[in-house]
Amino acid sequence: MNFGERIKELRESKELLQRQLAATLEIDTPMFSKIERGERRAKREQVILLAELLQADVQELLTLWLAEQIYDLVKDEGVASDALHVTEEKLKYNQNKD
Amino acid sequence: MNFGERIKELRESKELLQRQLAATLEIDTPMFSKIERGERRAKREQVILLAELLQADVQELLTLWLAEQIYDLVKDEGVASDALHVTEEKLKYNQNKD
DNA sequence: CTATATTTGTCTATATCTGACAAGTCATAA
DNA sequence: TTATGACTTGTCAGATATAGACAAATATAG
Repeated sequence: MNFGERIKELRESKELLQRQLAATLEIDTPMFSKIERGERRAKREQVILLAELLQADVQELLTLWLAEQIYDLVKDEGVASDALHVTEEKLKYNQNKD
Repeated sequence: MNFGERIKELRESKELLQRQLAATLEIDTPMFSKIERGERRAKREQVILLAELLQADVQELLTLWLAEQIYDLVKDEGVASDALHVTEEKLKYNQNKD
């Protein structure tokens, strides 16, 4: 499940139009369309807003949104999976610090 | 172990100067210094070159280099770890495709 | 002190993104 | 068919981010 797909799903389940959500995000409809189709990336702030508007779980949306960015970064790398694991270790290590 | 630290380690074990490696990468010494200290990010192409120059494992260096980028992307997000897992699933799924 | 290696700070050219706009498709209704 | 509303596509300008150069500062060694 991609971020955009999920947004579309939630939007349709609430029977809202792109136009309406776009207005609240203060972008135009074409831009919103691109976000839903994954052609453009939403800003973090827009994800938060969307979660409110769609009464969805912010964490879930942020996770999908972040995962998509990571995926774009690693998708063409043979070492993608290794890098993910190294990152996870680094995260654990730095969380225990301070 | 960070990418830059590893480069420095390898460089010193070979008793090479920043100036020498920088010259081959066609950047100046300050730039190289920044890469070693993680203040600036090396380009993918430069990582490949460095692996050759330092007779190091390209995969290892690419992994550290990529992991650092992922880390920068997720480090401030509460959902970081979740996003990493989602990405891994996405990777597996898309590898089986085609 | 002198010389060499490295680091710090700042500036610019370039590349990359965001969003707007115009025009297009598609579906449905009259 | 024509009209209308929802969405998509293509392109461009402005904003933002980034790589790299340069000058100057700070080690470190002799």
